Amino acid sequence: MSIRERRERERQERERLIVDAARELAESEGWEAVTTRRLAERIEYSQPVLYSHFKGKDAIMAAVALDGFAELAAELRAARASAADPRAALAGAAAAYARFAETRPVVYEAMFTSKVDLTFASDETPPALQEGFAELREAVRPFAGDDDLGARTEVFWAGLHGLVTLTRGGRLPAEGHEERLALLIRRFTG
Amino acid sequence: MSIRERRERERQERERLIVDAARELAESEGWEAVTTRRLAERIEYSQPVLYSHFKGKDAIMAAVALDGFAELAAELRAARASAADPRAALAGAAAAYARFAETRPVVYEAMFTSKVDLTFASDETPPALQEGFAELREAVRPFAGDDDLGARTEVFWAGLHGLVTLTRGGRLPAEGHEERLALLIRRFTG
DNA sequence: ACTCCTTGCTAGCAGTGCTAGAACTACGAG
DNA sequence: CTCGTAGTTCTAGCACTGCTAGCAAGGAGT
Repeated sequence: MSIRERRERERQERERLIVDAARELAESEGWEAVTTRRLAERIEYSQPVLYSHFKGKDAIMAAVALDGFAELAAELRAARASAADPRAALAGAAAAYARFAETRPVVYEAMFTSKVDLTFASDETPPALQEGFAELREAVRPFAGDDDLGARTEVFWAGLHGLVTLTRGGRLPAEGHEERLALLIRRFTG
Repeated sequence: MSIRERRERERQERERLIVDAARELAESEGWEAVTTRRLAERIEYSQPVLYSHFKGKDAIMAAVALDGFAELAAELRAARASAADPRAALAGAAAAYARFAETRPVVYEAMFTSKVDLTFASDETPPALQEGFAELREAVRPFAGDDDLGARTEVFWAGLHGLVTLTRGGRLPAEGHEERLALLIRRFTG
């Protein structure tokens, strides 16, 4: 029995290796540089082993995204926890969100802009993703007013998402980013 | 001389043909189905002629995006013009923007989410794009308060963009879309 | 020690964006 | 009316993509 366990453990280690390699490659050269061949070469296996772990390239991207959700949730939690008052908590969470998108753009891309089949806002939604949204919701709660809390959080999130993606894509100039963030927060704390 | 003119005219007609075919193909099967081979087959020419008109596939997508900017600007203008008061003007413009994104999702994708080398917010920015932003700016103006008008417009735009892209990508449920839009407008007219 | 079955490999398919160079067409000069 | 030339369009092909069929090797269980 124990050899089966060792096998399974080694298999999981290799899966980690694949996901980490994909992320590193994407971070240094972008997702379009992440090909099955280059990935296989990096982990020192042949391409077909990738398909014994994941259904395809999309599934590998989804795995990277899943890691990202956990990281983002943790950082939102930390930002909110270290804030003195509700206003600072919302601003801190927003800043943490923006910082995540700026420092790990390719991970953010896999999480929120690529066509990856991860179910959102349903029972099968990954826990890490639900946690992240919950953090945002708690930050918004003190300012929800008469609005439905979920809807208000979604709109705030959409604002953040819009700002970071438009800026990243060159649709908004890099200068003024901080000002725009502050303006968004003001709209939701007023 | 006139034969040269005829040649040039035919050339432009063929260019229109290419852009329209690309758009139709994308609208019916998505951008990933728009390959140079299928495009060439549709216009009944061989692939290389595409490259005598455009630098590459990205440039064809950019041409489709450019058409989209003109259409969006026109629709924003119409929506704003037919509104009774500033509040209705902003709501109308937002609704028109959302409707555009919903009815022409692939065009919207080429315009705002794909990595296309169109310069934004600069002197070389296409006029149609500047016009569209100007429409949004005029709709926002009555509610700008103490904020910088440009920044406030950008943040409002980011909110719209976030809502439509997250909804389109399945990150936000389709139900509640109208409610979220209304909530965003309320945040910017308050 | 001998099967058997898992595991990872080599080789290949169908498709991608893009391009070099041939071939054909239509023009203008003699 | 003929012929060289200029310009245009095509055929064929390159290097790459994601993905898979089928073979070879090696450890596991009897």
